[in-house]
Amino acid sequence: MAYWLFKSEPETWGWDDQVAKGDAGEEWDGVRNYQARNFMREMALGDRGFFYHSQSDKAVVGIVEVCAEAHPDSKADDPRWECVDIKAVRPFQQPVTLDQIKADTRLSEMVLVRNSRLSVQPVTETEWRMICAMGQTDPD
DNA sequence: GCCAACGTTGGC
DNA sequence: GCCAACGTTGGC
Repeated sequence: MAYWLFKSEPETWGWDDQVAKGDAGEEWDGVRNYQARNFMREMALGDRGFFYHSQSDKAVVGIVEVCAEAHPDSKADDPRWECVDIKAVRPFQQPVTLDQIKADTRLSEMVLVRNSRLSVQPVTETEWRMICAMGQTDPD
């Protein structure tokens, strides 16, 4: 199983919106960046991801699961844009902020730190476990 | 609100 | 195919 990170502005689409969709999940639509799209193409059913709030929050706030593999983005007028569906699994007991992540040198290689603008990114298993621990949240 | 980083577009 | 111009994102 692979691990990922999904970034969203909470004012546009936040964790609460994601939770409201329940197990049916929701398309992770709106990605118009090839790198991010390509990562979504690599995702498999059951892969896990962090749900990250950018801008005002700048924190990992929950865990999501891929519940549909890449398919055309229903909101795009161009079929080259694809996306997966994700559903909320559980919230973080304690959100893990970008400051905390940056403060830990073991996480300095994270894409979140190195390329802050990429909205969909891979996370290593080590990073996954470390951040779950920081958030006092079950990683599985 | 500013600006750095980055991606995309379009003229040549 | 290069590169300048421009737009967007997101941290500060």
